[in-house]
Amino acid sequence: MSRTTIHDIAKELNTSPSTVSKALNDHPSISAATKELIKTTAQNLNYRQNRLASSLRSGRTNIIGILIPSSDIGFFGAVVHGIEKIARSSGYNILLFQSNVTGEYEVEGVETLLQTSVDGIIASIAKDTPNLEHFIDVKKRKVPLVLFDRIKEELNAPSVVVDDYKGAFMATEHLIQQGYSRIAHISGPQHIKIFNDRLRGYVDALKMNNLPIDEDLIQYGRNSIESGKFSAERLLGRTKHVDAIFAVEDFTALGALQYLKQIGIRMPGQIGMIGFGNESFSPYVTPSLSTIDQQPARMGEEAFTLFLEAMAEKTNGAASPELNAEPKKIVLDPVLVVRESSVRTPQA
Amino acid sequence: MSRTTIHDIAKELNTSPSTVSKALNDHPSISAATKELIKTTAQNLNYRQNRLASSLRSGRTNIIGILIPSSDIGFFGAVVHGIEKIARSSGYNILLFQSNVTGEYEVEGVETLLQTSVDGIIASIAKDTPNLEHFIDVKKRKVPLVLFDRIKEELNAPSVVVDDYKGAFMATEHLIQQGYSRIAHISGPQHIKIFNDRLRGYVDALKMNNLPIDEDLIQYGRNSIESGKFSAERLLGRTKHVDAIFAVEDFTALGALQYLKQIGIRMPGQIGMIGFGNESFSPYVTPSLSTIDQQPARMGEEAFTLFLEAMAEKTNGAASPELNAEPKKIVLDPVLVVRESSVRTPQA
DNA sequence: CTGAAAGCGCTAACAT
DNA sequence: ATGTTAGCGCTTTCAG
Repeated sequence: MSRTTIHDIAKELNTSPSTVSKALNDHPSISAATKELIKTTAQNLNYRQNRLASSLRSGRTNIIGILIPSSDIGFFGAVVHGIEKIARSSGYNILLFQSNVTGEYEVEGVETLLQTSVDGIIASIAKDTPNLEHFIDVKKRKVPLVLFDRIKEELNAPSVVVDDYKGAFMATEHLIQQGYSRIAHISGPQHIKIFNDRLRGYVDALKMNNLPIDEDLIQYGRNSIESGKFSAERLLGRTKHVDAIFAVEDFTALGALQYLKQIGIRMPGQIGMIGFGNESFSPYVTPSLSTIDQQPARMGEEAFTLFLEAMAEKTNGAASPELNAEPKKIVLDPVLVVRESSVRTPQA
Repeated sequence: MSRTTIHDIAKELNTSPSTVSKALNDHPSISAATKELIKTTAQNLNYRQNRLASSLRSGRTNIIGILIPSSDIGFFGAVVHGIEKIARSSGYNILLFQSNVTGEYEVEGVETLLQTSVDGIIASIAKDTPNLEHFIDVKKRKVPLVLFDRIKEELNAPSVVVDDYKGAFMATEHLIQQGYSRIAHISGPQHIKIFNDRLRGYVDALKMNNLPIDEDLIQYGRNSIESGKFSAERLLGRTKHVDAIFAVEDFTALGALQYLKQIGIRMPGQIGMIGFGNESFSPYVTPSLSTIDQQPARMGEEAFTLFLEAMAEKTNGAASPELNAEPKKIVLDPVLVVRESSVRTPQA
């Protein structure tokens, strides 16, 4: 009553387990007739491969480990979706570990994935990762490692990120094209790279379009709804009039939007608004929020593709010629999502 | 340069692999001193257990398979979050498979999970599952199966669901307590059980509070934003006035809300509104939407707990006395989330 | 309390 | 084209 094995099939057909194994794996040295026979017999006996045994012997599990802060965050759910979808079509499965559920579990996560002999790891590094020993260990063990979103250059691993600078540039330029000219920016803490990148994108878009940079139009918030409200209030409190706001994140934009509505300002008529991140609520607020999409599913797919490449390299020339080449870094183009909050001119 | 094994440790200490294995697993027949010695040596040699080998031998992987439509849907992301979090604390990991990415992959998913020898499967059944052969196969193989959200009674598997009837009852009663009395309901297709349950909850709450049931106040929509708009329009088009709406889903509520705003109706002043599902956008629309929360994370935790119980039963009395007992079904209490859209009276 | 021996189910050299 | 053999690293009776 226990699982049928290749031995059972071999016995049934008076052949050997190894022949059965080869036939089932489409090994070239087995005749078509035999393959056919073995495969149908396997089917009849309800055979199902034991992947554990196969993996133990072959050294490959066809499982990749995913390490993300939490699957409860929309962005990561979408990335996982992207990874799993494409991974499956290449015969890989996903072992999921959340690094930031209660406290910090990243080290434990890497340990677990390594114990399970995953063929590779795709990770977004937790905010407060103290040191990177555990990831260095992954590289030492020659397990392909790919990073996305929150990456660490020091790890020298292939990675996928979105171009924050470009996204901010696009957002700002979109506002300019809509005819806004006194465009404010609500930024975030500058020690965080993405916020600084977005600020630079904003500044450069203004410059490029011959608009002045006015420090009074730049607020440094803490990217939250509350901070958005507060920053908008401060912006409007100044004498100089503001006719559009580019917020560093959708939550910040939402806070600003709520404040403006509260004090009776029409959007996009009096003030235009655009956010960043394309959060799940953004289409549904009033007015619906224009924003920059970060392509999470695409990010997952690209990350998996990088893993496959790393895998191929490992299999082929281990002693590759360009050993110290820079790791591949894929920078995704963000996508402008135009909704009500920023469209001043009638759509053509 | 390859991984250290228990043989390496045994050699180092002039003892046997079996002793090392037992020591590492805290087997009672090993002296404390030996355990200590072996464990520190393992640490020094950077030993990491090979879970494949362990699993192959012991028959347990400590991995459970999760089968969900898509991790890109907020609800399922949250459930997975709940499962992974608690599973990990019991030493289990999660192998994730999405059944509804492009087309129908449920059968393939079950197959894959079974090949990997997962210790159990937690699944939310896909909408268009044609037959249940693959799940019956799971039960035949004595692999514990737990269902959540979308379940099938025929499968006779332990399950977790939320009490839709009660949630609808709570939502309706909340509106009544707020002083609304002409309460409409926008429902969904009645052949889907949850929508029918919610309709019943609505009806019973009215009855219980001695309010008349008026068929004119019940709309049967197709639960989408568009349908919500359309249904609201039809409701208001009738002569009898409506002073509150309970919508079968947050998306439906959103559509209705957008329509009411458009024609200049104040909420919650003129009309109160409540939805169902607590979608991620609900706190951020204007007015913020009152709703019923389905406790997805909790659902995940309960599902895992059921798996553990099934596991225990399997280990202990296989020939249990009450073999044909009904499978355990956990019905979670929904949670009323009160926001702006339904609060007529000033909060105490 | 410790060790010897067998084997989980599969794959991959190496023969034939 | 097929079969033989060995062994992946671990756990687990069973002897001592």
